[in-house]
Amino acid sequence: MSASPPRKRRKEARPSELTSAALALFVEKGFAATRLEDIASRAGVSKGTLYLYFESKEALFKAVIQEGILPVVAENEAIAAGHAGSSFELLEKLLAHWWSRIGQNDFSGIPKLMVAEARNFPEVARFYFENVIRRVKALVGKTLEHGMASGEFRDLNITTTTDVIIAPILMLLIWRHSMACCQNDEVDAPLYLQTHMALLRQGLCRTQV
Amino acid sequence: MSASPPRKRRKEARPSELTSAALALFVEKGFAATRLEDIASRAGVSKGTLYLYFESKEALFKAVIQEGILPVVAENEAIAAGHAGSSFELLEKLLAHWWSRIGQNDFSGIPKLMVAEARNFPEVARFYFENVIRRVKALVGKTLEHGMASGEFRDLNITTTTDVIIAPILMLLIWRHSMACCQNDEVDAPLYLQTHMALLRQGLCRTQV
Amino acid sequence: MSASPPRKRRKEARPSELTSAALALFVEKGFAATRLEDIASRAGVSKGTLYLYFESKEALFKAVIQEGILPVVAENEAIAAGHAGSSFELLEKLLAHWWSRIGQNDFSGIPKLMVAEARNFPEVARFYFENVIRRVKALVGKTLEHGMASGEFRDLNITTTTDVIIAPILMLLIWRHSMACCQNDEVDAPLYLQTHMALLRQGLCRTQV
Amino acid sequence: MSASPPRKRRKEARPSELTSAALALFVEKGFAATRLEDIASRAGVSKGTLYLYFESKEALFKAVIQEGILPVVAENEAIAAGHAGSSFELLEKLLAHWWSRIGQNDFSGIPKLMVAEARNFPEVARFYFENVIRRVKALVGKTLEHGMASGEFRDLNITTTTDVIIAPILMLLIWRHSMACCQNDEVDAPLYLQTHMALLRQGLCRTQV
DNA sequence: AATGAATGAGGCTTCATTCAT
DNA sequence: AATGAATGAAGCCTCATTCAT
Repeated sequence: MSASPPRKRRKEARPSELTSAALALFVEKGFAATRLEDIASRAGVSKGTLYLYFESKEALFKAVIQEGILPVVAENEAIAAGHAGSSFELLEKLLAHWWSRIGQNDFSGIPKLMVAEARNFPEVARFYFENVIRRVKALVGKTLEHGMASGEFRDLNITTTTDVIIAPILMLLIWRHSMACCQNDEVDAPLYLQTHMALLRQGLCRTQV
Repeated sequence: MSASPPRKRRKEARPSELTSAALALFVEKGFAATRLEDIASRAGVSKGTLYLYFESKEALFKAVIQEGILPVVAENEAIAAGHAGSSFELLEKLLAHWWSRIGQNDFSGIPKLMVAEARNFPEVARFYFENVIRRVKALVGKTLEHGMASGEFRDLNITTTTDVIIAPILMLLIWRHSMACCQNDEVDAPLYLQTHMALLRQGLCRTQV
Repeated sequence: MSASPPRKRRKEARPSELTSAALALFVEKGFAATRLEDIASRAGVSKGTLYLYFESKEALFKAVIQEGILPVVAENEAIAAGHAGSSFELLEKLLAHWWSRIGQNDFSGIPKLMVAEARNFPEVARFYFENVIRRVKALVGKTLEHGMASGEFRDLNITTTTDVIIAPILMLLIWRHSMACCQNDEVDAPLYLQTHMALLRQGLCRTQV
Repeated sequence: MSASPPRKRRKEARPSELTSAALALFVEKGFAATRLEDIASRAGVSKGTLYLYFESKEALFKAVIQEGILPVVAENEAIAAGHAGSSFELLEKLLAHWWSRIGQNDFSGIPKLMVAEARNFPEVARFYFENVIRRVKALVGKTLEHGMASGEFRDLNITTTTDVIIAPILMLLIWRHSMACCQNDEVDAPLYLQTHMALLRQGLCRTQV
């Protein structure tokens, strides 16, 4: 691998170097306000090079979204499938994994980006909806169902409760890539998530310790 | 009022007709992707007329945000000041008022817009933060404090709990102006808010009925 | 007319000022090699102004062709309809009118332009073919038929003879906008046309004087 | 020849494979609108390979023109030198040879190409003028002179008559590479040329049969 | 000799802004 | 107050050309 000619290695790495640079700038400025030239120079290439890998700015946007979070969704599905323990513990595991894989890096900007551009790119939005959102909701929803069936959780409206559970997590990510710059003291993410889960434990579970 | 000459009334109404048109389009497409010409034509005037009222596209953006939600914040502050009853009831009142004034109209798009553009317009973001977000948080935070003091609520981290309480409400608004178009069945907002409050009652209160 | 406000008069005149500038440059350099900026500055306006009148470079090209020669074709049809005299005299009249209206001005470049770009703009080529070429050929063809019927002309293959008659006239126009620059002594157009007609008189007519 | 190693043969053939591909595309789209990449891929090589044989797009254009028709001109000069018979018969021979060598293959596109690009490449135009056009005209001109001297032809203006004789032949070639696509029934070239010569026989000769 | 990744100048097009009417 | 024609800066994209392999 280290023996492969640099040019070749370069070429294979290019697309993700480019989507990575694009993601950072799209998240920061939005799609329309980001110049391709800035993306290129952040990736260390020239403007024209972009077009060797993506046929348009819009195609680059699609690639940014599509390559973004899919693996993490799959990983969480595997975690759920292999879980033994209480339903609430599973919720905690899923959140922890999500956070460890996304919370700390640039992918955390995707929800903000997707929210901001959904109406300008309906197909991409639909892709994201079908392949990320729907699957995450299904995961949480099944966990809730299971917990209700086992008597761990109270009687819940699955769909809506799922939405309400997910919302603060999304909002945290969005916040960190938007208004956070206005706050003097950043949101303490671990504490925020812990508080969210604490409220949920109280709110969801039939019996409290 | 009805007696005033229509021309005059028209003239005075112009700025808000323009910000209203601008708000709708900024929310839909984002700031950069919205053309002033489209704003003008939606408001029924020519492109040049915009410049009689706003000195630039950016100034129009600021006006859109600034005139947006301020009155509602003040109204909620008044509601809180005049409240007699349990703290949780106050939370419900505040939410209900918020929803009735914002949930149903174009102002509901402001959080999405602000989130999407915060980094491009830090001063506007700061204005919004100081004049809307901080005040709303203060309101909720004080309510929580009061509820803790009275023994109604458990022991809570005020700041973080406030964030977690507000997040699903913001997220609902944002969602309705972004990904909602991908869903076949829209989010049932009243049910969503009711579920949120039900979880909170369980989650916040010391004793359950 | 002279009382109309200059701005207004300007606006009405713009499209033809622009197509006129475009014609000159398209003929000189070809469509692809002509820069819109050069067209604009030749017409005394800025680059952006072009787009107030034509939605793209291609649309401008179409307009250049379409507004070009149509009136002259119609005039020649009228001349033919009102002609009384020998068929050969009619051919001379048609040629003389064509030359007086086109030979001396920029429209003379259209055949070269059309020939050069026909394959890049098949729809425009077809338009030109249907509305100019076909009608001119019909005019000449009918004149030949009439002359044959009256015994003035020999027995001729109408279609092909028509083509052969027209060809040197087209070629003269094309030449003047292409290779002519290489010649030290320009083609003497009147002499050329006169020679062409002299050969034709001999070639077409049954009896010579 | 057939024994030479294919690699070697390949190498030697490259330049003409490239000019051949270039000719076809230049004729179809014009110089500016033709991409070097398309030329390369039509010739079955990569873009970079072009630069091993031609130092620029313009150099390739020059080569296309220069290698184009020269041999045929020389052949016609030889035919004229060896001719014994009437002057009109010589004209027919020259035309027949020209047509057999050029009319059926890609070289037939050169007049269109040259006409379209003459003003963009004055040196190439001049080369073509000096080495092709002037020599062809000289050939025809001398034939006319000879025919006049022998009493076969009427009294003619040599220069202009030459131009008028050549024009329909050039125009036929040009037409086939431009507007021809608009016609449902192609021009019948042999008939066209035969008609041209028939008209000429009448037109040029002193006595008719 | 051949490749094809990379470059960057340059063109088409958009659109915020101005200004004469 | 209102218009809309005009501007020109700026962005997306193309493609001739270079060069490391």
